[in-house]
Amino acid sequence: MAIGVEDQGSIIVPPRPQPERRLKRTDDIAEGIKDLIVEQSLSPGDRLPNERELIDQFKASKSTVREALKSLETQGLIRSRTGPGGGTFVGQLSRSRAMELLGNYFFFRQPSIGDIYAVRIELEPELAASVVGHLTSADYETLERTMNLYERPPRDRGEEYRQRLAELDFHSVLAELSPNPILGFICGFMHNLLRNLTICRQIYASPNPDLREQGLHYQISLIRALKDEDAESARRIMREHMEMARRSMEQSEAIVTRGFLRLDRKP
Amino acid sequence: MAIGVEDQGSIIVPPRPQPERRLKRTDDIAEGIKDLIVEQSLSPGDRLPNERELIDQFKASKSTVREALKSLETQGLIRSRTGPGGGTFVGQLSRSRAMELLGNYFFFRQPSIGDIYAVRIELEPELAASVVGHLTSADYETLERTMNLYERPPRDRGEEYRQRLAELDFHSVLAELSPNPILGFICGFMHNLLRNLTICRQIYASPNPDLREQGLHYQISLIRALKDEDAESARRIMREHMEMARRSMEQSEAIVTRGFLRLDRKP
DNA sequence: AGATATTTGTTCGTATGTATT
DNA sequence: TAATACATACGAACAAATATC
Repeated sequence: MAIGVEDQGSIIVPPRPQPERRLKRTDDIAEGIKDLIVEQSLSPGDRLPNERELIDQFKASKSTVREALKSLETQGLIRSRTGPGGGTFVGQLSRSRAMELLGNYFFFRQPSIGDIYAVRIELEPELAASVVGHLTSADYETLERTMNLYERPPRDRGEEYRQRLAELDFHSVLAELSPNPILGFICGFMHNLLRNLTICRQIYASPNPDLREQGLHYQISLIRALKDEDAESARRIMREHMEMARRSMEQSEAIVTRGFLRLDRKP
Repeated sequence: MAIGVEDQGSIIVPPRPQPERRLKRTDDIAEGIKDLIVEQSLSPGDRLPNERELIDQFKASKSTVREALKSLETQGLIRSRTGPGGGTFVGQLSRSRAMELLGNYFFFRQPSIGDIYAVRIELEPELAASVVGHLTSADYETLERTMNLYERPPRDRGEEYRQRLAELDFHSVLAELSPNPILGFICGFMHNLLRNLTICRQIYASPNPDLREQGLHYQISLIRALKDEDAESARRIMREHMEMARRSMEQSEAIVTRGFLRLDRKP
């Protein structure tokens, strides 16, 4: 590993060359249980030894084993059920949970509008192209039902805010339908950032009447292209949509920021 | 939230509309501690109440509180130290740990070479452009030192494999230097996938003499463009590099797969 | 260097909750 | 309803780590 590159581990292949640092007993046991899963190539739903057996196997106390299990549960690698026939089972980290965990990484490193749109401009067009030929009539219905939520001008600020979120939902629906799980996940995560970042909430709360109408126009064209199975048009439309959205968001960002600067200045 | 869109939570803004599902006591306490962090807007390094105080505050047993803390520690939100002056402190989820957690999501959903390169082709060129004007001479040294590892033809299979990983390291170094944290993180994660996925390991283990020489050529041109602060050239060079790499990887994928079973290949 | 105080980490035994039969 | 098999919760005692004097 080159100097300057952080060491990176993953359950995909456990990084066996242990560093000097001594693991706590709990983490040691969590690693051990992960190894059980990998070595026995267990699949989601498969059963792990129960608490009693783990206690005996790892020669640790109940609490310590439970802390290890808790850690694995937090990572989405296992889940447990009480009662007879219950126990701990191999789990699959859900999409929403994965986004939640990743969200923590950006909590103290709040990215800018520009950072987010640099990614969206490149990936959303590919996402749109990727779903061509993969949509059922039920999928189109879901997309159109989402669009219904913002086809009329908003009556008040509250509705305008909800409409912006619904517009994000439109993109999220598309993201979940992509046959490329990475593309779908990343785009979905970008939407989450837009929903949750403070600066975005401020922007969405400020009025911008053109945005809705233009967004609606792009999305109607997009659906037509998707129904025609015209990947190239879908890509082009989404690219234009994103470029428009970026300009608009960055303008609003400037206004919102300026507004706050003014507020900060107390005479 | 539109129908069909999974509910998504995040510490960025705690999703207060609690679902029906009853939380376990442990998770309840973990949520409570997260709320403490958010409400008091604590920053990394700030101190949390110690175990005794948490036990009293939440009226739970020591083990239960400790499980809650373990969960938060697993998420990178806190870290603890023993001894006087020790305690639990707000933490920042590290980059490598975030990648590890996200890696779990793709463990049972192994993406294909095509999935990964669909993202890389779009983002790596932007990454290259983004670092223009941000590199110090120390950064160039790091990049060139990494390239040294594969400037000669490999003497054996083992060395060839290590050279491929070093080539990935080159890109990872670049990813860490990007001023766009999202772009940098996503690209770095793609490199992780390439390092760890079974199919990629098989591909890297099979010989492909052209790949190294062409990769080297692109990276030398890239460094020149970066030194000239020529973002457009950097973008173009990286794009060509990625297109070449995709072709090469997909060819190797076909060969490796054919060598095993002709399993479920996508059309 | 050694004693000591502080705080997390681990152990153990017991009791309670929950879902199946 | 009762018996069961399992996770979940409790709390006191003890161990280990790490600062300070």
